[in-house]
Amino acid sequence: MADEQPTAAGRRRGRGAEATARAEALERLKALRRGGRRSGESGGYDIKLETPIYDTVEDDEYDALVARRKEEARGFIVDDDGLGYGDEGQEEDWSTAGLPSSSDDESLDGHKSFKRKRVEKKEKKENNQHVKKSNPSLTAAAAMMGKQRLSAMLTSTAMFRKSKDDKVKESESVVDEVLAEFAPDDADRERRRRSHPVSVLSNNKSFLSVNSVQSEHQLVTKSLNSVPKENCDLVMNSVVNQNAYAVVCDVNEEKCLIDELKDSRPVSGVSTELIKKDVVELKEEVKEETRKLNAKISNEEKDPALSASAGWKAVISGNGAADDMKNGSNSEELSEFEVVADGSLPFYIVDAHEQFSGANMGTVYLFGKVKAGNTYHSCCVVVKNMQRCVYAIPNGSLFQTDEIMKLEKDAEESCIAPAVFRTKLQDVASGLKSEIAKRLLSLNVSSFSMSVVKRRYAFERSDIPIGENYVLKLNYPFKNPPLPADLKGETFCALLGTHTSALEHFLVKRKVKGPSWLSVSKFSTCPAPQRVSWCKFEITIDSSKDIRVSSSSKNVLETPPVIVTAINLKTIVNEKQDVNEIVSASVISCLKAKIDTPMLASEWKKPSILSHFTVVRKLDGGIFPMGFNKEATDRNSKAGSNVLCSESSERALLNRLMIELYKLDSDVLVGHNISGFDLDVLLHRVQACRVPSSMWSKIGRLKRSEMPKLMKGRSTFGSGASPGVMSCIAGRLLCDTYLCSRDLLKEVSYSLTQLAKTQLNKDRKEIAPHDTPRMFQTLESLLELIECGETDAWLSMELMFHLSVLPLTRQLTNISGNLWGKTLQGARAQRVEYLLLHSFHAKKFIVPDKISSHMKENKIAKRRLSHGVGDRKAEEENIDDANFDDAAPHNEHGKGKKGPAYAGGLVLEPKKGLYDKYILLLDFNSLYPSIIQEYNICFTTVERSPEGFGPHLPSSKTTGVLPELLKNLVQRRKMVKSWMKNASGLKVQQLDIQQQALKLTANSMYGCLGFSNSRFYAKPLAELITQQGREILRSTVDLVQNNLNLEVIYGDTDSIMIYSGLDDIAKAKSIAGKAIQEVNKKYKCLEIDLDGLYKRMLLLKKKKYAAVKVQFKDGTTYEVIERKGLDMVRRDWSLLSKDVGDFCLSQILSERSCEDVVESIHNSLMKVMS
DNA sequence: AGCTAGAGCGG
DNA sequence: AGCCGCTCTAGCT
Ligand SMILES: Nc1ccn([C@H]2C[C@H](O)[C@@H](COP(=O)(O)OP(=O)(O)OP(=O)(O)O)O2)c(=O)n1
Ligand SMILES: [Mg+2]
Ligand SMILES: [Mg+2]
Repeated sequence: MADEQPTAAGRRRGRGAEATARAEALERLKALRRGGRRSGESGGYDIKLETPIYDTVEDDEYDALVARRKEEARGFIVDDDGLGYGDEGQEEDWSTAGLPSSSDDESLDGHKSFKRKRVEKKEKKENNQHVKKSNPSLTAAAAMMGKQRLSAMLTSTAMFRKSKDDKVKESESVVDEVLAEFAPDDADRERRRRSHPVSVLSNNKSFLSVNSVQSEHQLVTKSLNSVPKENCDLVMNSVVNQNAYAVVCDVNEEKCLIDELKDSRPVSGVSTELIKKDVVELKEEVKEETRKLNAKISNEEKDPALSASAGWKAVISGNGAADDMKNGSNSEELSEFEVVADGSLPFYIVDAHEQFSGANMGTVYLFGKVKAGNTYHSCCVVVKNMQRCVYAIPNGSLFQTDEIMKLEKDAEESCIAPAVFRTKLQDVASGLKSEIAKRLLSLNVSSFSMSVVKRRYAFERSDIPIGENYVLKLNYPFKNPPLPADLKGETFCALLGTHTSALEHFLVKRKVKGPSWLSVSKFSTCPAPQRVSWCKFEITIDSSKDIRVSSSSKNVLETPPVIVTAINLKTIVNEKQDVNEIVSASVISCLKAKIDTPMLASEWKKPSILSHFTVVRKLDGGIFPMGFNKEATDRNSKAGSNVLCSESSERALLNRLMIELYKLDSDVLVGHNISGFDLDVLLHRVQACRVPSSMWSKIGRLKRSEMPKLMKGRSTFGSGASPGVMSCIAGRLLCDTYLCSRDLLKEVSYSLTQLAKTQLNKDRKEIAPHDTPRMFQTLESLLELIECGETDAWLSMELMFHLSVLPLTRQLTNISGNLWGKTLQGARAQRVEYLLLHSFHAKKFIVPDKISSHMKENKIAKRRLSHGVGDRKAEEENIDDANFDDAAPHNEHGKGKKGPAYAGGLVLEPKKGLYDKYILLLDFNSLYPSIIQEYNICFTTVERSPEGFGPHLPSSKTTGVLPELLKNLVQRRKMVKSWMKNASGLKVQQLDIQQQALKLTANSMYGCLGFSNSRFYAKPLAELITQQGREILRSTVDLVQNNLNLEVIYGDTDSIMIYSGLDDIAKAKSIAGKAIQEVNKKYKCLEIDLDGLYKRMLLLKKKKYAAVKVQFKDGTTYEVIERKGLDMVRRDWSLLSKDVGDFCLSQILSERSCEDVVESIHNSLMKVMS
């Protein structure tokens, strides 16, 4: 259709249709209006039958109307040749119409031709539908939206809808061609949006910075001074590489550095040699370059980017130098951290790691901050000798004898000494103990301890008694292998906690709930050669008991700031091996990032706490453009530190980068899609270039000798780094602003360019990946590339601060008590898991075991076995697993997404139409979390019948663990929401994000009850909650309709929409107030609230509507259009179709007359089309 | 023309 | 690797 503009004839014909169509549109728009509708006309909901109500547009009526206009329809839009296109016989004609010559196309470019046909075929199909269902000359927009057909215009754009795999099916060229004919700008935008959603490249800012007056030489000597003497190899590593770098920077300083080097002990073998070789190469190169530079020294350099540079460059440059802060203040006094009076060390834990294999199995490493002088430094705490904790559940009635019961009672009433009772207990358990001991000895476990303790159990395993019972607690070292999880014996029926990880056990047992101050006692410092970490300090403790959470009462330690480093890599593609190679790496650091509270831009954009650095290398077989080395030396001397390094090989670049990262000692690495791209590339290149482990492991804080399997995890699953990659950066947190933005924002695209524009109001210049090699041709373009990398790093960091990612995730982590790094990865299930683990542990419950991979294999094996022997049992289990799919979702083939396992929320059939009187939206606050509290739903209170029949409400009066937790969360959220009312600007956005995060956490607690892989899986509880939810909605609708005589037009899960029929906002409000009061009377915790007051509303379908919301802020009222579920809010529709849809909506929802609306929409669409 | 599985929303 | 409900489209037979 796009090939020709409508001819004069076409237009004439079109106008004829236009007039009639417009009249009809008006008619239909009027019909949609609800203003004249008699209240109560359609009666109330018959909830039980859920009769659909179509009181406006009936489908057949609609089609009849359209059919009458079919004749007129023909002429409009594209059909200049006078071809009809509802007719099969003419299909071929149409599909090739407009092509210059179909046969030519075939012969020239068969592929393209095919694609082209596809596009047009689709177009035709859409147009057919259009003709059939909608009016070709632009039916009233309301009706069009109702039908999800936005007119021919929109229909045409519909073909640009993305396909499932996020790729565009049609060939780019054809699509672009077609698009370009509509609106060049939009076409361009759309293409960009599609092509590389996350591709990271570009900027238009330049770099120029003056930092400290410290020379490289000074830096090296300082680092020598500051590092304890014993730490020889560490020093060596640093020195050798710094040397390599220093040579590049300043040939004259070479001698000093080599002298320094001589005094140090040489590092072993290959790596040193290789590095030295690099040094020599570099030296030669530098000399050569220097000669060249001297020759043409007079060339006045004008920084072309200076004028173009916005914002950040100015921030970073300046006199206050970051290095002053870091190194200058205390090269001497920093040698010791500060210990409090009792000899314990205050330690702020940030991250932790556990080694699963090798000799250190079961050792836990804590990473965090200690105070030394005026600043904080990194510290690693090595926790040795972690002890397993396994509970053996005794068989039957071992402790259930009358004698025990009596003694227990006596002890409680102080008739006998408690010791007597305890002795008796241990005696009774002797049989059990010896059996366990025997098992342990067979595993070569030599040291262990056992004791009888009272614990509770409330979870799903039917072989373990519910309630409080005596069990045998067993401790033995993690160094020893675990007992089999399914082990049973004569005296015990089950073991729990056999495969609990050391780290989990540590966090739960020591009650460490997220980043917080700990107190470490009885620690020993360890000699440098034996250090396992790259931290400034490292201490070792022999027992986890030497760590406790600092009591909050006595000390008011401030939360330490962290060092955040943004990284951006620029890569080229090695065609031969089809891999990415790194050509440049940019790094920007903020040395004092607050994590306890959001930071304003003015707080962190200070030169005194920022530093930056870029290292770039030559392309293979190429050289740097003329003048580049001079530019680098100039910049470095101007900055007084190294801000631009050139290296001759990728390996040298990687070495350089690692050294820099080590020197920065970052707590957090940040980057846009860093977990999906930069980090992965970095580690693969490290491997390919054979960078020594003493180097690459500095990417993390744990020294490592072997690279883990990088591709082991599921990188294809979605996003995020694989477990192997994550273990490499142990000790540092990873903040991927791409993933964060996706979680925290609703955007059409999450590319750095788009986010920079919408969130930071900045323009980012992109450099296409395939253009990167070309950037090395001239000095200007190379500097541009460097600038691009640095700006990208900067934008990513800015985004992180803008979204307050660190304070937010830290708070969520403190609530749940998991690892911070996991929260940053968005692991909601794990957060819920840890929240429950901590709570249940505190209440002396034995928690369910995690289903490990080992266990899974076991289960599969068992299933096979039972299938072979007698499949009765296995089948029963399967049926029990999924008994919800009655018929429709035929999904039993094991893999893929499962159908729903139980019923969820109730959705009422909407009374469709366009409303122009006030509509009230009432919504329960935190419905499911409130239900859990209202009915005291908990693992401990709900009795689960063995045969999954619908569970009933608990009668227990003691508040369960789950309701208590949710009460906490809901309260917190309520507080945050209340703060929102008095905040403004950025603060509102941040508080809203926080509020939403708390809501999601609470709702995820419910979600995890129904999550079959959850450790706390309890489908009956989840089912009970949704069942109550449905009942509550039903009874609320009933009350509002029958008792209050209001008309409910829609409802979803926990909300109802009420048509007030009023024009007076005050009256509408008072009605709402009354209804709210009436509903809330019925419940203790449950609380319904006014969630929205709408002036006009277009209600189209379930979960699809748009409305004018009246909002109040700072004493003034204003209106916004709210759109839910409509196509235009979806990411998979083109911008053009969104814009047009938006305009139509704004017209329909405006106060204008029907005639005006139709006219206006019509005109605008005509304009868009031409 | 029917059907099914996803994607992507809303809750 | 939170849950379910509801369009709506692509892709298949
Ligand atoms: N991501 C979500 C959103 C909602 N729900 C469920 C639980 C909610 O309680 C219920 C209602 O959804 P709402 O959007 O109304 O959320 P809440 O009622 O929990 O909070 P609010 O106070 O914002 O209404 O739907 C859910 O399980 N997961
Ligand atoms: Mg709600
Ligand atoms: Mg709701």
